[in-house]
Amino acid sequence: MLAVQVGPLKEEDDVDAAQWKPVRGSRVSEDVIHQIREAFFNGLQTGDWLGTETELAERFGVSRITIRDAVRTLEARGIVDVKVGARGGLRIAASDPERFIDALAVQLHLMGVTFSEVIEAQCAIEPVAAAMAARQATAEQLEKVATAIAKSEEAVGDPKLFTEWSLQFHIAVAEASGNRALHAMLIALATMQKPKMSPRASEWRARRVLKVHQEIYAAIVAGDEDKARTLMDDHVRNVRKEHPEAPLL
Amino acid sequence: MLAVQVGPLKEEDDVDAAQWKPVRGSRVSEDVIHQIREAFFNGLQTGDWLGTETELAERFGVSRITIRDAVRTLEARGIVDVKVGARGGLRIAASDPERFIDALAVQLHLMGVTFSEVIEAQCAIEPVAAAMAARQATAEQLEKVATAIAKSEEAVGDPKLFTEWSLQFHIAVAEASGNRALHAMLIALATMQKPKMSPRASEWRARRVLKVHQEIYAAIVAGDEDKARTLMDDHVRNVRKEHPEAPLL
DNA sequence: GAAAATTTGTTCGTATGTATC
DNA sequence: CGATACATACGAACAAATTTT
Repeated sequence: MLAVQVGPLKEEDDVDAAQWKPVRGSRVSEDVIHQIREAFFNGLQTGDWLGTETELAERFGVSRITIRDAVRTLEARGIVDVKVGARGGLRIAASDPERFIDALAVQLHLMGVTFSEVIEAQCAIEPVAAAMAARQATAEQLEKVATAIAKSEEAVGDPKLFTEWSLQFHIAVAEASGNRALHAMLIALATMQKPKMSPRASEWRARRVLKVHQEIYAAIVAGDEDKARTLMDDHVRNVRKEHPEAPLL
Repeated sequence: MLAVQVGPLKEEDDVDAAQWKPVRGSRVSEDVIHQIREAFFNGLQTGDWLGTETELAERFGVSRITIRDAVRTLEARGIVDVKVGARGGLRIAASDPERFIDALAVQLHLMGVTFSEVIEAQCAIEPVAAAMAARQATAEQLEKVATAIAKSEEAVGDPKLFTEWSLQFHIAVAEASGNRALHAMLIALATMQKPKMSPRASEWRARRVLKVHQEIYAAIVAGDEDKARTLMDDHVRNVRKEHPEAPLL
C-alpha cells in the first residue's frame, strides 16, 4: 500500500538521525513556538515579560490569530502564562507539577499502562529515594517528613485524612532525597493513582503503617542508608500485598 | 458571559472535594478542552475520530476560533492529532514519548534542576529496572538488549556511535523491566541529558563498558535479580565518577 | 496525472469582557 | 468611577495542503 513515503522519514535504524530536530514545520505558528521555546531554554526566568499578543504579532510579522495558536501551545506546555487586562500579556510561567503530571497521565493512558504498573514504578523508586534521603537530607526537608508523620498520627481515626497525610509522608521523603527530578516523578506517579485510591484502612492498620513510617524516619535521621532503603522496600511491598487495589500509603 | 454554554458543569460527586478539578475556567475553550479530555480518559483510543473544526464548533455552539484555541491546547498535551485536507480533522493521537519528555524538560528548567540531578535520578532508577528485568523479561525484550550490545560492540572504535548504542542498551534494559511507566521515565531522563553528552570514550574504555554490559545482560538472562542490580549499580556509579560531566553510557 | 472536494492555516475587521491605573 | 490596555470571542473570507475522483 505505502510504496512511497515522501516526507518526514523516521529512520529508526540510523542512530545519528536521532539528533535531528524539526526546526521547521508546516505551520508558521510552529516557528514562533520554536523561537520562544529556544529563548526559554536559553535563560528566561519565571515572570519574564514577553509582550502582548499584538506586539508579538508585529514582531514576528504574522497575524494575531497565528500568535494565538502559538500562545495556546506554549501555555499548554507550561512555558508561558497569559493574563488579560492592563499590564497583562505573556509572561514566563512558574513551575507547575500539574503540567508534568498531566503529560505523564496522557502518555500512560495512550500506552495502555495499567494502574498496577504505576504503583509498581512508585514502589521501585521509593526505596532508592529513602536511601538518598538518609545520605543527604537537610534539616528543613526532615522537618517536612516529621510534619507529615505528626499530622497522620493525629488522623489515625480518619481513614481519608490519614491516607492523605501518609501520601504526604512519601512525597516528603522523595523531596528529602534532594533530587528534584526524582521528586517530580514521584509526585506525578502518586498523584496519578490518588483518584483511584479508596482509603479503607482500619485504625489499627493505620497505627501499624504509622509505626513503620516512624521507623523509616528514624533511619533517615540516623543517616542509615541501608536501613532506610530496606524498611521502605518492605513497607511498599507489604502495602502492595495488602491492598492490591488501593496499595498506596 | 455566554448563557448558551452553561451546561457542562460536571460535578465530581460527593465526598472528594479534595479531588477538586477546575471544571470551570474563565475561557469557553477550557470547557471544550475539559469535555474532550474527559472523553479521552473515558476510553477513546488512538485514531478515534473527533470531527472537523467546523463540526466541533457547531456541536459545542462556539466559533471556530474558540475551537482552535482548544485544539491547539489538546494537541500540545498530546491528546489529539490534526490533519489537513480531505478526511483530515481531529483524531486521538498515538502515544509519543516526546510530549512527556518536553513537559519534563520544561518543568525541570523552571525548577532550576541541575544536569547532575537528572543523571543522579537515572542512576537511582536503573539498578531497580535491571533487577526487575532479571525477574520477568520476555524473550523479545532480551533480544532488544542483546541487539544493543551487539551494535555497540561493532562500534567500539566510534565513540559517538558507541555512546548512542550504550544508551540504547540502558533503555532496552528499562523496557525489559516490563514496567512501561518506569521505561517512559527513563527515556525522558536519558533523552534530556543526551544533548549535553560529549562522547569521548577511548576504545579500551569502551571495551570495559561493553564487558560490564555483557555481564549485566548475563545476569538478567540468568534471572539473578541481586546480581543484575548490583552490577548495574556499580556500573552507573563508576560511569558517573569517571565522567563527571558526561556520565552516561 | 490533473481536477475537484475537503479541511486546516491564516488574515482582517469588530465587539465585548476584564483587569489595572 | 472612568479611562485604558489587553485578552477573549465572533464572522467572513481566502490560501495552502491533502485526499478523492
